[in-house]
Amino acid sequence: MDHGTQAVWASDARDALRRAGFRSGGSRSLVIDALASHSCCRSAQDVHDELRTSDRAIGMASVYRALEQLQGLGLLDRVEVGDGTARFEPRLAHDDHHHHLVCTTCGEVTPFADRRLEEAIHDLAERLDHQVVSHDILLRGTCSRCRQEKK
Amino acid sequence: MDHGTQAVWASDARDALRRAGFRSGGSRSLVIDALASHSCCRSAQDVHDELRTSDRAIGMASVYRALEQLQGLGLLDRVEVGDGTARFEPRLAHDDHHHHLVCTTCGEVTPFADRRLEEAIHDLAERLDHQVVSHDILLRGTCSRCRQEKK
DNA sequence: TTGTTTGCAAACCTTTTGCACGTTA
DNA sequence: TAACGTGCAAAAGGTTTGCAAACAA
Repeated sequence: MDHGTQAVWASDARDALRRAGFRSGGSRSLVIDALASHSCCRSAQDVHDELRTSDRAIGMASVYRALEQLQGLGLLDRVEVGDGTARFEPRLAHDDHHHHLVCTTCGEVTPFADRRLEEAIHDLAERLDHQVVSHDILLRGTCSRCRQEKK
Repeated sequence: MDHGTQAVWASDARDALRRAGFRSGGSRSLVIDALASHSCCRSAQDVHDELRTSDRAIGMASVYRALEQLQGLGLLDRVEVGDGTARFEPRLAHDDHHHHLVCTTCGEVTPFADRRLEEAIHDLAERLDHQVVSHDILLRGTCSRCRQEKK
């Protein structure tokens, strides 16, 4: 998940919005940039904070509205780790798809990828009556740093 | 996940609470019964509603406090499907472990189990620096009923 | 008696919405 | 200019907390 990939996502996102009939608003564009500048999920508050210190601050409502629209177009994945706040990240191509490890001690969220897990889910989805379109996997436990500190 | 299994969970939960030094309060006990009487996850509101119509109604705060305590003792799993409300279900033995399918149309939550998926997660966890203690898997899509109706 | 549990109401926090104003096509 | 985008403030959930009364040990 390099910078190039994220930059492509940002430009794809803008194209998709245009095609969907959205006008090019400055706030929404800043939200896209903020999301594209990170490799893992960010909360609405994270995005807002990041932009608050930039040239142009935007309203919290605009952040939420942009996130909602991007999600509606399938450009964002919503990630919930159980702390009561939703996080969002660019939905990238299959190869860059990842899931999350959450440290139950410090709360840190770390991405991981595993091909075998993806295959198991893919095969399982074929056998279900549901028409599965996406999946989330969350592993909970103690991260290596917190494990060290406990010792 | 039969009634017997759930009954065992309820009694185990009461034992664990006693061992942890909690007194046997009537409200908490009712929350345990309410959770044990269902095979899949329930929200705090669900539990509260269920008890409201019973002999003894309890406060919402008591429901949340009981859920928090049971969670802290590892007796409950918290399930979040992305609709803004947390759900809870008994944490059962490995054999009865399941995950959730969420219908993106009607919101219905359905449990499923898959051994291969569990094996993939187990093996993956061994290779990570994190000490993984639990995992959630959520599949999203259209349930069979909603698929029929769309046609 | 002493500390725990409970219910109510108020507080909190995240997210959504109403509305007036600015901006885009 | 007509519709869309934005910011602010208020509203709307779900969840947590303060407190005084009821209760268990």
